[in-house]
Amino acid sequence: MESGASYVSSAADRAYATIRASILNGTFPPNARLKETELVDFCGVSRTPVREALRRLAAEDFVVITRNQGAQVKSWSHDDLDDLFALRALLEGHAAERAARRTSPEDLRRIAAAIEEMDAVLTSDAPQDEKVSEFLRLNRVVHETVWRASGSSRLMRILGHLVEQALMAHTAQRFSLTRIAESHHHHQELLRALESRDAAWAEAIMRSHIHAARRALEHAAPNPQPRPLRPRPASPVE
Amino acid sequence: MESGASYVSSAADRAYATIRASILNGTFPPNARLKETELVDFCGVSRTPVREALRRLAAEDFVVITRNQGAQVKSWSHDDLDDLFALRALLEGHAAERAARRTSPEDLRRIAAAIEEMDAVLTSDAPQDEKVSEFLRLNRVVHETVWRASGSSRLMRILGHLVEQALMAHTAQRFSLTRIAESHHHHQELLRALESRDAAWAEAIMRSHIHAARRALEHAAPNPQPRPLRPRPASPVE
DNA sequence: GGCGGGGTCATTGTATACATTAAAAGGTTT
DNA sequence: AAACCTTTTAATGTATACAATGACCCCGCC
Repeated sequence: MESGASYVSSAADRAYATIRASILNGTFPPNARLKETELVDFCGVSRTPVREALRRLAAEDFVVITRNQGAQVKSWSHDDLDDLFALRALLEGHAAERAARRTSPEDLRRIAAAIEEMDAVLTSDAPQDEKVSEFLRLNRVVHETVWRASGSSRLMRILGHLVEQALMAHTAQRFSLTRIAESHHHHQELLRALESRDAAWAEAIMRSHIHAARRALEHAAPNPQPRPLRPRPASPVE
Repeated sequence: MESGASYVSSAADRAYATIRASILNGTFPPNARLKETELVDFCGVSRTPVREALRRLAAEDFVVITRNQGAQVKSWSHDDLDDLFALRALLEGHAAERAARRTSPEDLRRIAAAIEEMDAVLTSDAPQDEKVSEFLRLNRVVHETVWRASGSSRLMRILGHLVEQALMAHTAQRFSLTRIAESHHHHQELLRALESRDAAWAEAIMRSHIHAARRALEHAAPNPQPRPLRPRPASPVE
């Protein structure tokens, strides 16, 4: 027999993916306590890989671990978001600036293709949710291509982390179509800047792109109040 | 009794600190294989905390973990170093630029005090090793104060990581006194820039400071050749 | 009635035993 | 003799049992 139950990925990876996805889709809201024993059932693996997954998530700022008290889903304040997007603007701008000097024709083609696909998606008559998620996927392609073109693997990694955090801060990703249209225009302008090898232009438009994204979150992000670490001691006796 | 064997820190923390220090002081050279069972004896704790320590070190780029093959001390190529210091220059410059607008009188005093201490250390007749390590400590104080003054906790964390990596890349920290003197002058100039709230000046001098540090490593960093993952199968049977 | 002390519990931290992987060794075949 | 398959074995990945911490709760005391 060819494979059957040959494993697809380690238990730790599965636990990591499961928990991470549940945080992103809101199953585990900000400040939710993540108990290891509960996650054991939830993920279907033993505590060892669950713990490993939690440590990874902590390293990536998805959860906060306090010694002897376990993990909580990280919550984001307004200041955190400002901080996050300010750094993103700086670094994505820098990446675009570097990319403008060295983007390969192949990468330019890839970006152009992604933008054309976005056009197709936006003018299609698919349900809005589908349009949004497809747009987000293509958006990621564009950005990652720019990061790679910047030629700095470390910059790429850091930007990956920052974007993950930004994604988490969304929690419920409600995107307006006008917001997406704005974003789309930025991408088109970015492509022109890269094609003309105009580093300053590329950097500037990318920074605008990120700042606009921050501003769009403004309305959507209520400042969650910090909750106590142990919310309730199980249900009271009767 | 007051404390006796009350624990100072968890086993995982101790393992982390032990391994990390051994990497920094050269006991575990680049590309060295770190076997969990050996580290159990070396650190005096069981495999569980050793594994946790290794994962942490991997997240901080001190080691590289390959699935089912364990951990290796990370080795740094010239390109890695260029990448690292380019990012450091950008981010430390940015931090200095932001700090210039908001450094508190207290922080300015702290930086000034550290610089005066450096003066004292450099003109003392202590052994050179001692002078160097004391200078490095004060150097860290100056930089961390600037980071904190930048007002971005995330920036502070990332810079912390980058500096750790730079430290590791040194391996054997051989610093010439002329290099230190140059560094000292940069610090003095940085202080003046901050005191006069000149953001552009602060950013520029900080960038110079970092680039100079990269250049100083130029001579000291031989490009280590990657070694196979399993070096030797224990000693051959006679 | 509020406040402090001690016991109990849930939960995390650590150790260890077992399962699984993949590299190395050794023998067989062409 | 070289290449392939099988066996061995050393290492990591996972599960589970045990230890230790810290929070909650109840009771006694002020």
